[in-house]
Amino acid sequence: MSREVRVRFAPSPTGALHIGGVRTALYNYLFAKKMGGKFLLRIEDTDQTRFVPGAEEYIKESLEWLGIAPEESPWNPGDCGPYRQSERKPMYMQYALDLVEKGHAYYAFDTSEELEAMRERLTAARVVSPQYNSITRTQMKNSLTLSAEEVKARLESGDPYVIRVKIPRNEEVRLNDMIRGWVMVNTGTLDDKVLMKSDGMPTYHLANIVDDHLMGITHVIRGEEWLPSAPLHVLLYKYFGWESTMPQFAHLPLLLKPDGNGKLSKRDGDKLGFPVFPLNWTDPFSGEKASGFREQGYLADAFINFLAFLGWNPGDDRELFTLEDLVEAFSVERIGKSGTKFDIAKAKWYNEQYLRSKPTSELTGFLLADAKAEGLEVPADKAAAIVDLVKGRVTFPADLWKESKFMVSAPEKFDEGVAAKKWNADAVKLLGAYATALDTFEGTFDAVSAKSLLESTAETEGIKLGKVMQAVRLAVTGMGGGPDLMEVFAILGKEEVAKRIRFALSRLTVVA
RNA sequence: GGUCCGUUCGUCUAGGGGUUAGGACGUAUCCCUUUCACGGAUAAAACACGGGUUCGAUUCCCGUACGGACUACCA
Repeated sequence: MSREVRVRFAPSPTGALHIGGVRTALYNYLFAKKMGGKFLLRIEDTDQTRFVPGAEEYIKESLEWLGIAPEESPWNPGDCGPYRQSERKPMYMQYALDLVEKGHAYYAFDTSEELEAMRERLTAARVVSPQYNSITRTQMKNSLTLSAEEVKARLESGDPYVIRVKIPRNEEVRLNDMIRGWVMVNTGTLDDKVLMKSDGMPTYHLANIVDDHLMGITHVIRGEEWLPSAPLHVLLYKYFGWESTMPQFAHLPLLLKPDGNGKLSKRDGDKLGFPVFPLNWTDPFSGEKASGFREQGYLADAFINFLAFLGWNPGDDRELFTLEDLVEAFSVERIGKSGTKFDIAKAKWYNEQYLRSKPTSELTGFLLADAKAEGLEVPADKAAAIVDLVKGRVTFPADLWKESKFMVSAPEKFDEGVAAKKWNADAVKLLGAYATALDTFEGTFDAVSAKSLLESTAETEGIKLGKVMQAVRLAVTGMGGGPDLMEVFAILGKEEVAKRIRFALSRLTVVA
């Protein structure tokens, strides 16, 4: 029997979705598509105290930007709704009660003070890890220690309570992780986790099992931080009697900070010199802003490609993969086991690759928009010529304009360092002659003719071009470096070049 | 501390009982270019350590070290 593959991405709407979450979503998406299955999204908002307005919309927009939108989600429900756990609230209690009836869970009435006191007592007694477990529960207030009458009375009087799972004292739990292989844990190290909170909401542990079961999830692909609680999840599947349809687990290696010191977290914001979020985000409570990859100028396909390679590789030397290519090549077996340090230099390289491979027509829009923001209009054909000339030297779309603004708006100042070094009598002489030659030039003014005219002018003036090229560049562009000068001349046109030369001649003086 | 997971160039990684341990990013140098960049070429750069097993281990096993995750009525 083989079921249709169904995987889910299950984020909490507690703020901006961070990049590790985005990668988890991507791997889920790739796996689903590769297997011809479905990718769905479930909002895990069982902790109402951590709800952040706007977070859900942020998640939606992020996935849509990247082209990995889920096929079923709160905003596009399938047959397994609702897709928000808060809206599924009425469903969970019956499952918790089922476990209580089967003897795999119990009511607990301990207050947080009592729990704290218990931990302190255990710590004082030098118990290595103070936890609510098969031993300590015998000294706490729960339906295992209290009489049936008292439990009933407390329940009826509305005493706050939680439902805890009853973890056996000494049992081996095995789980076959798709990435890590067999993992074995003794239940003696597990604690009686809370399943139902006193506010009537389930915890993650209960909710994710119930929901994954009800939603027909076949594979759980999530971060490695969940590995320690995976044995508990396996136990719950067993207690519910859902072993035969228990999903397969794949625990992804974590995304680490560049220095390898701990996992990349939301709190890292822009402090590391790069964004940790896909999109810009403003915290609705503090007003604190964090930048996103999209707004920094990363292209969605470049970002996807980069992210996919953080922990996965196709097994050959190929580096550039479209989303479709990734789907084709993806396999869980090729996901690495060890944590991955985040390297922004590689992300930039990917962005450059994608930017260069884009047709000019797709790029001119960026240039036009940036120019317009400064109140400058650029004719379409000129914009295209400019993009062709500079796209090989940019990392971000915004660099297109930064690299070419001088072609639209004539320089008013000249780089002083270059002027001091390269502005000399020969240059002045040549430039003057070239401007004059330009006035009477007939024919097509392109890079080739601009160059041969410059060369012939230099020859008649008896000047070596190599010695004055920097000065020529300075006069026309105001800078000492940039794209091929003769191409720039062609874009500018002979009148503009002559005009700029004369302006430079009027401003720059030769210092002996 | 305990439990679990991990460890190949600085980084992402391929590989796998016998290899000159391969690629990419980054770095350096050279070529191209009358600049810078692009592009091309080259170089430096790694199997954490100690024991086994074996004719032979970077690869398999066990320890050690180091790193990480988890250890809430958070997910």
